[in-house]
Order: sequence, then C-alpha cells, then structure tokens
Amino acid sequence: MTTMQDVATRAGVSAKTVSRVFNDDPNVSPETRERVQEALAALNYRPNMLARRFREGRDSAIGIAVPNIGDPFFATIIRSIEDRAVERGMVVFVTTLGQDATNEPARVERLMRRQISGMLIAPVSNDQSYLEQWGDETPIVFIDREPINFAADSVVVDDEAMARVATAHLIDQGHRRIGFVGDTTSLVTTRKRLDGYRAALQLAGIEPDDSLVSLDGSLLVFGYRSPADAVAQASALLSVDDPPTALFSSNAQCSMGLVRALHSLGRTELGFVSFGDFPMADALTPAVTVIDQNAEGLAELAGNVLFDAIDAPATRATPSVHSLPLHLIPRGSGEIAPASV
Amino acid sequence: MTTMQDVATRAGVSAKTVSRVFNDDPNVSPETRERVQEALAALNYRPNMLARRFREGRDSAIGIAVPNIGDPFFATIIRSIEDRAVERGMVVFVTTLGQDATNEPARVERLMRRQISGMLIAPVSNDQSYLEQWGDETPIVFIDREPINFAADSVVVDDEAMARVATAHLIDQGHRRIGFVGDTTSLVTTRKRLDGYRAALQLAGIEPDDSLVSLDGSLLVFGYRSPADAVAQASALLSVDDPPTALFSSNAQCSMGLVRALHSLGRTELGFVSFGDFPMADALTPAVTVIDQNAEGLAELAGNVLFDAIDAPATRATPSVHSLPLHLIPRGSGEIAPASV
DNA sequence: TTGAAAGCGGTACCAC
DNA sequence: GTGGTACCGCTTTCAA
Repeated sequence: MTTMQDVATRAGVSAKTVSRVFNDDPNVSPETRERVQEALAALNYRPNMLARRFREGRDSAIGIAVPNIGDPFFATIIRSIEDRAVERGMVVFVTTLGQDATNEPARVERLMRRQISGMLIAPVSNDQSYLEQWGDETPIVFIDREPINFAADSVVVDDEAMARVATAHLIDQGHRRIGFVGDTTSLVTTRKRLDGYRAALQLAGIEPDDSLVSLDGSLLVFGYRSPADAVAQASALLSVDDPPTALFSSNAQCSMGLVRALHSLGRTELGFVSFGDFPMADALTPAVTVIDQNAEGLAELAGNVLFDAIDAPATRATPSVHSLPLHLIPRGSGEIAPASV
Repeated sequence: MTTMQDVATRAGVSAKTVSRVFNDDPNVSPETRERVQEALAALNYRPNMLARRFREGRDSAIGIAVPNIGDPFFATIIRSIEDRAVERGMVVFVTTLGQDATNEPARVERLMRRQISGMLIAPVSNDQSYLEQWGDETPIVFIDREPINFAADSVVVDDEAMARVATAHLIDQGHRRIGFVGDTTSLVTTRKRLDGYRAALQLAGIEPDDSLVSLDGSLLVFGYRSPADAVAQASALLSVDDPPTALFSSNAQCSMGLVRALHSLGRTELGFVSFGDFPMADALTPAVTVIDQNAEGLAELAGNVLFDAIDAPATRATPSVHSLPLHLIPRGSGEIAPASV
C-alpha cells in the first residue's frame, strides 16, 4: 500500500506537505501542490483509514442493534439512520439481538468496544446496566423501548395509550370478548400494551378474562415456528369457554403468524387489530386494521437525538424520553360486527 | 481512557508485559501475571481497538451492500451473514444502495476504504469496474447478481430457467395470454427473467406480445409510489386488447404492490406467479404461487465463499459463478383456470 | 521471564 | 510555505 511517505519521496517533499495537499490545506505553493498531486495520482495513493482513525481516537461510525432486521419496522429504522449517517460521512454497523435476551450484552458490547461515535439500541433484555461502563464515552440512544437500569435518552411511543385505542376500537364495534396475543411480558412494551388493553376493557365495564390472553412464546409460535404450530395455538385460543369474537395482537410479528393461522382456520370474520403495520396487511381479506408504528418518524427523531448528542459532547444531561404519537389505521378487520350471540 | 502504559505503571512492569498478560502469552511468571491482572481490573483496562487494528493493518469487519434492507430477501441475507461474522469475532457494516445505480460506487467505496476483511454486494448498477482498485486487497463476493466489468466470485440463481418454470406453470394451467411485470431491463436479472418468460411462451407455441409486458418503472410504481398509481398501472395492463388472464411478476417488491392493486381492482381471479416469496403471500386469497428465492441458501453459500476467500489470502483464482437451484411453491394463485374465452 | 526500542501511517505543533 | 519531530496505543524484535 502506498503511504504518504512514498508519495513524498516521489514528489521530493516531506510527508507533512503531502498531508497538507491531500487535506486541502491552503498553505502550499501552487507548484508544490501540483507536483504532489501528480505523485498522488501516479502512485494511486489512498489514505490508511485505520491510521487516521487511530490518530483521531474515535471511529466515525454508528452502531445499530435491533431484535430482528427482517422486521420491516426495524429495517426502516436502519435505512433511515444509515441515510443520515452517510450524509455525515459516517458508516453504520448493524447487529441483530434475536429474541433471546442473553445475546444482547455481547452483541452490543462488541460494537461499543470499537470506539464508535454513537449507538442506537432497540433492546430485548430487561437490564442495560452492562452499558454503564460505555455510556460516558459514547452517546447511546434507545429506540422503541426505554433502557432499564441505565440512564440514556430514548425515543418511544405511548404503548399503553395506543393499546387502549386499539382495544377501544374493537369495543366500539360491539365486541365484548376480546383476546390479547403478545410476546413475553418480560418485555416492557408487551406489559404496557397489556395494561392498555385491560384499561380499555375496564373503562367499558368489561371484566378482563385471562383465559383470553395468550402470552409468553406467542411470538415464537406465531413469528418463527411452523404454520401448524400457529394454527394449533390460535385454535386453542378460540376454543375457550365463551370464546373471543375479536383479537388484539400486540406486535406485528405475532400478527403476521396469527393472521395466517386465522386464514387457515377460516376465521377471518373475527375482529382484529394489530399493534404495528406489516407488509400486505392492506391487501388481505379483510384488510387488517393496525396501529401504525411510524418507524420513519421514530427513526428521524432518534437520529436527531443521537446526532445532536454526538455533536454536543459531554452534555449528557438527565436523560429524556421522547414519545411519538401514533395513529390507528382502520382497514376493515376491526370494523366487522361480531356474530350476534 | 486507560492505556497499557497506565496499567504497566501501576503494576510496576513494562507495557510489553501488560500486553503479554492481556493476550495470554504463557511467558510470564505467575506472580507478575497476578500483579498485572490486579492492575488491569483495578483500572478497568479496555484495549484501544483503533490502535490494535491500525497495527494489524486490516479491520476484522465485513461490509454488506444491498439494494434495500426492507426487502425480506436481503434482510435474511444480512442476518445470516451477521451470524457467521459474529462467530468469527467480526462485525458487519451495512449499506443501502437504493434503486438508483449512481449511488452504488460511493456507498460501496465508503466501506472498501476502511480496509475491511471482505465485502458482499448485491449490486444495482451495471458496471462494477470501480472495484478494480479494491479487488486485489479485499475479497469481494457478489450475491443475487453477477458483477459486470469486474472479476469476482458470485452466488446467484438461474434466473432464466426459473422464469421459464414460472411461466410454464401458468401455461400448464391453460393460460395463453400471460403478462410480464418487472423492473427496468437495465438490471441483468430482469433481462434474464424476461428471456425465460419469452422462451417458455415460444416453447408452448405462444407468440410473445410486448403489449403484455410492463417494464421500466414498474418497481417504482408497484413498490414505492402510492397505491393509486399502482392500481392505475395494473388497470392499464389489464385493459389492452385481448387482455392477459395471468401475470408473472419478476420480483417480490413488484409482486407486493401488484397483488395489492389486483385486490383493489377485484381481479384476484387472474393467474399469478411471483419470482420471489414475500410476507403473507401464503395468507392471501388466493395464496400467491411463488418461486422461492431461498435467501437462506444463497446467504450460506455466499458466506462460505466469502469467508474462504478471507481465510485463503491471495488465492484470487479465476472467479467462479455459484448457482443455486430454486423451487416453485404452488399455492393457488397459479392454479386458477382462466375464464373461458 | 522481562524490558527497551522501533515502527505501523497520519497529523499537530513548532521551527525555519 | 515547508520540514522536522513527536506522538496516538499497541505489538514485534531483539537484547538482557
């Protein structure tokens, strides 16, 4: 690899002068500049970025950690942040956390160790205390879920309120027996959505019934395991005494598997609302009513917060929670009146 | 930040000894080792990765460039490669190329400049000659599409053959008027799929009719613009003289928008095959028959090729094209007999 | 077993 | 306007 010294030798100048020319320092005479430029071109000089970053002491890269890149919600966030990063001449590391909370510290720290300029995390574990040792040198912003046991800015949505809106929407259509399907309650978002669901029921004078609630492992069953498992699980939920006439699915991955199962079972007449939009939701029969999670909006806000923190070093005030309002998109699946009982 | 020298001072040894302890070099006396370890822990020493990589002269990271992270096909590839990378203690840079071919060189070179260990590219432009200057130092593997004007290994599928299979499938169901919807023919994959489509027609004694072919901009219309535009475009395609009774969509992004439009138009009775599976394709009514692009398989093969190249430096023999067989998944949309004419 | 010195490639600082 | 020198943090080389 050609070094600045190689170029300097060829041009008959010092390495420092080559550095000046290469970095457009005005303090170079035109003749020298020309000679150096000729040498740069002739030797096809390209800077050793590793050396440069070493000198700078920080990598102009940002890290993004998400549960699952395949989820359109997270894919949108990555794309949006990457565009912002490119504008600023930065690059992006991506890492996947999966569903298993135990991977999170290792995967995130692998990036933090690299002295990146900033980190964006959509966490899956319930304890971010492992970040304590990193937070002082690297700005960290949380997206979709707030950190636990660690102080950092976060950009989230009001899960409880939106779950209330979704549930109330089904109640407004006349449903009284409404099921809840969600991932494990060890996720704070699931807990809040469950709270919102129960609050909406109680507000309508409906007694919450835990036999209508399917948690823990639902994401695995509906999102990752075989369609047959999903059908079995859905079937069981619909077979309880006084079965539900509507379902509220508390995340998009679950929704996709659950909707697929309902189609298999021929139970598409059920009321249905999904927390989180998903591909083709608007083309199904009936089209699926969703709470739009507004990934674009979240990503933009998170980008502002993160890049501001990068630009304003050592502000690190008390962390703030930025909450973004969401909207329900009625499409049909929520508007079907329940079979009269 | 604590340096090795800091630790050395505290332990009363030289920096080199700290290095030895930290890197598990056996040539350290137990007592010294203990003292150093105590100092390492006390000062919470963490190595400066920038310095280490600078010394090594190469970044143990791999870059991945894809047209669109939101496409489940590419998301799966990224996830798969990232898992492999993590096993090897590497990290992953991701960059998005978009549909616009002009971004590709800048976005890819931004990563190449960083002296990464390897690069995986699903290209969007028709000229990879810009990689000439990088290919010697960094292994590059292409996925989904072969490079043009540049010699490198690639992992692809037989687009022409699979497009023939898809089209023949529709012909077998009795369709004679079959439309083709695809992205711009400046993409080699689209050209090959169009060739396969025409070959299948001719094999069946059907004269290809360009009024049934919708290219250039279809991806934009069906994949990215408003649903209304998609409906209009689909409507136009279905309104030609002697209109099609079936459609072959040559990529998944197009398929999603096109299927949505067909549902809006109430034209779900059309025969339909998609090159590339997409989310919820199996839950639609009718479920959509697809050519499964086998992202997992492609990613695994590409990972093998790439990591082998990283491990066996300077082999760089004549590049080979690894082709992966695909399968058609019949689901219903291809099996509907055309309305009798 | 341990340490001193040199060097990776670039840039800041200070002379000239 | 230009060049010398030191230094970023770590590891290799060689000597003690």
